[in-house]
Amino acid sequence: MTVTLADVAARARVSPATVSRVLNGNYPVAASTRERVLRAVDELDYVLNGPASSLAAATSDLVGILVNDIADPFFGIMAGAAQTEIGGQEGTGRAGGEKLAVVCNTGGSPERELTYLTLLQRQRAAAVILTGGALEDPDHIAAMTAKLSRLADAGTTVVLCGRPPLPGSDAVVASLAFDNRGGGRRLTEHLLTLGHRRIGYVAGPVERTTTRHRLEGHRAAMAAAGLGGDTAEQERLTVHGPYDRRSGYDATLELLRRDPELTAIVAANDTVALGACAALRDQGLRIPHDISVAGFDDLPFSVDAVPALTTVRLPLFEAGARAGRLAMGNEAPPPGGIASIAAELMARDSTAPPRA
Amino acid sequence: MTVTLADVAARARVSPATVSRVLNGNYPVAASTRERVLRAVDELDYVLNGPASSLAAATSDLVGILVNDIADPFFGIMAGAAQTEIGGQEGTGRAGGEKLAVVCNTGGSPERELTYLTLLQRQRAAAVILTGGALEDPDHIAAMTAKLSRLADAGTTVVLCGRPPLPGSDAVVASLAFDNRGGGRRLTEHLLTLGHRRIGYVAGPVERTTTRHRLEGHRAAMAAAGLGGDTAEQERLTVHGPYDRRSGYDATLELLRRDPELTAIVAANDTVALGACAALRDQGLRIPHDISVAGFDDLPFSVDAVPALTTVRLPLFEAGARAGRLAMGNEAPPPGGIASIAAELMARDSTAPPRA
DNA sequence: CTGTTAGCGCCTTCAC
DNA sequence: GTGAAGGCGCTAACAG
Repeated sequence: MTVTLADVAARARVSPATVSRVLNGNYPVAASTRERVLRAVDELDYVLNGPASSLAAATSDLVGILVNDIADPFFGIMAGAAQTEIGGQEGTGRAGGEKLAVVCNTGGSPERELTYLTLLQRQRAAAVILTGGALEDPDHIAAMTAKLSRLADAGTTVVLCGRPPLPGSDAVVASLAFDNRGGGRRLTEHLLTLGHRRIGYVAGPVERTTTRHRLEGHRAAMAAAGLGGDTAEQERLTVHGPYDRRSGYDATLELLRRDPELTAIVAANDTVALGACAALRDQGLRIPHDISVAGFDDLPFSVDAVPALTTVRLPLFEAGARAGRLAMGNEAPPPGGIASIAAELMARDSTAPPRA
Repeated sequence: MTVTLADVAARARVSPATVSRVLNGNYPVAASTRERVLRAVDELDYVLNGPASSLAAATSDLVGILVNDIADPFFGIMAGAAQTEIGGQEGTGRAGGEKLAVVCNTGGSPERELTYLTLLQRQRAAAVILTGGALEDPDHIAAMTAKLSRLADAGTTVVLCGRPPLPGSDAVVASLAFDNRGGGRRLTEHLLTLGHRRIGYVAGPVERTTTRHRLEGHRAAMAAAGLGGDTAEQERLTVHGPYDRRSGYDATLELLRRDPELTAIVAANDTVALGACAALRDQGLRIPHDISVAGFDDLPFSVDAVPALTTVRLPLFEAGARAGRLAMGNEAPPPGGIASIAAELMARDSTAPPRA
C-alpha cells in the first residue's frame, strides 16, 4: 500500500541502507548512486516514515514551542520568529532534513503546560522552547523542573525565551530573560519625571514572573522617589487581572473608584492599556490631557493607538529568533546560559504632564 | 536507561499487551489490573514512546493546524480555539490518550505550506486543519490537491477552516468557508447607504481567495448601485498589499494621491484599516468627519480603535472550535462537506455620511 | 479479561 | 562506498 524505503531501494537497485544514507545525508554516498536514489524517491513519491525513523534513531525532528496565549501577538511574534529560524527557509518541496517546528498553546494553564511537555517528551522532541512568563507556584515549579530534567536526560534541548532561568536546574541550555524589572522602572520614572505622583497600576495575573517583575520595577521607581507608601497604599493602587483588554477596562474603573485623583495609569501590557484607554474615554476623560496611560511590550498596534501609546519595547522577534537558533544548536549559549534582554522606553503621546 | 513498556509490565506482573491496553484505554481491562498498571507507570515515571507507538499503530496523535501568520490574531484565535477542542481540557498530568495539537506557521509561503504538509504526512498525522485564505496559483492548487489526497489516503483527516473548498477533491472531510463575498458586499452597501460614492479599496495580496472574495463583494455592491465604473476605474481605486498595518498606511496615501476626493476607504482587514487610519490622521484628515474607514474581521482591538472601527465580524473562535471537532470526528460534517459561515456587519463610529 | 506472537519501517553497527 | 542483519518499543491479531 504505502511505499517504503525498501521499495525505493529496489527501484534504485541499491540496499535499503544506502537509501537511508542518502536521505539522511550524513554519510558518504557516491554521487551517481545518490542521484539514482533521489530519482526513485521522486518517481515513487516516497515520504519517509517519521515514527519508524524516530524509533530507530531514538530522536525525532519535532521541536515544540510553548506559548501562553496564541491569540496574543506577544507570543505570535516570538513563536513565528523561532519557527522561521528552525523550519528552514529552503522549500525544496521534497522536505529533506527539516525540523518540524510546532507551537503549542497552553492557554496559561499549568496543567496543560505539563501535559504538552509530556506529549513532546513522548514524541522524543529534539528541542523545546518555553516562552513567556512562568507561574510562580512552588509545586508547579518543582514539577516543571523535574519534567525538564527528564526531557534533557532524553536528549531534548530546552530553551527559555522571555522567561527567567529555572534556579538550580541544569536542564536548560539557555534562558533569554526580558528585563521586565528595568523596563517597568524606567517607565514609571518617565511618569515621575513628567510630574505624576498618583499612579494606578493594572497588573497582570498574580503568581506570574512577568507580572511580579514589572510591578517590582514600578514600585522601585516609586520608592526611589519617596512615593512608595506603605503596603496597604501600594495594594490600593494596584489591581490584578489577566493580560487582556477586558481586564484593563474593568481594573481601570476600579482604580478610578479607589482614587479619583489618579493622574496616570500604568498597564501590565499594551493590550491591557488599550482596555484602560477605552474605560477612561467612557468616563469622559481625555488622554493624556486628563490622565496619562502607559503600556508594555510595544506590540505593532501600539503606535497606531490614539493617542500613540507610551510603552516599553521588547525585542520579541529578535529574542524568538535567537531562541530558535539556540534550540537548533546554531548559536552558542550566553555565558552561564543566561542572557538578559534589554527593554527600551518608548515615550509617545499617551503620557504627558498632569493637569495643574 | 529509559524505561519501557516491558519494564512497567514486569513491575505490574502483567504482559506488555495489557499495559498497552490500559494506556490506550480502548479495551476492557479489569479494574484491579488497571490500577496496578497505573501505579507501576507512576512509580517508574514511565512515558510512552510515541514513535514506537505510532509505528505499530500506523497513526500518530499529532494534529497539525496550518496558519498563514501566527502573529496575526485572526489566525491565533482560530488556532487557539481548534487546539482547545483537540488538546482536551482534562490535565490529568499523566497525559493519557490526548492528541497533540500543534500549529505550523507557513508565513503565507506556498512552499512552506507544502513542506509542512509533507512533514505532517511523514509523522502520520491524525488530522490536518488548514486555516485562512488559499493561494490561487494553478500549480500550487494542483500540488495541494495531490498532497491532500495523499494525506487522506494515509488516513489523515483534512479540514479546511476559513478557506473555500478544493474543487474536485474528496480528500477534504469538511470545508468551513467564511462568507467573505457577502460580508464585503454588505459593508460597501452600508457605505453607499450613508451616501458615499467615491470609495477607495485597500485590498489584500493578489491571488488569494480571501482577497478576491472580499473585493468581489465590494465591486458587486458598487455595480448594483450603478457605480461600478469600467475596469480601469476599478483598478484605479484599488491598491493591493499584504495584510499588515504598513500596507494599509502606504496604500491609503497612494489612493489619496490617485483621488483626493475619496470619502471612504475600505480595507482588506482590520489591521490594514488601522494603518489606513494612521495615514489619514497624518494627512490631517478626521475620521469619520472628513473620511470614513472600514475594516474586516472584527478582531478584538477593533472596538477599541478611535473611533471604533466599522467592520465585518467573522466568528473566528466558533469556526476554529468547529474545525477542531470535525478534525477529531466529534462532529458530523455539514451536508456536502461544505458550510458557509456568516459574516456580520458591525457598523460603528469610523463610518458616517460624507461631508456635504 | 489476559498472554503470546509477529511484525510496523527504519537506522546502525559490522563486514566486505 | 555498499550490503546484510539485528533490534528500536509498541500494537494487534490470535488464542486461551
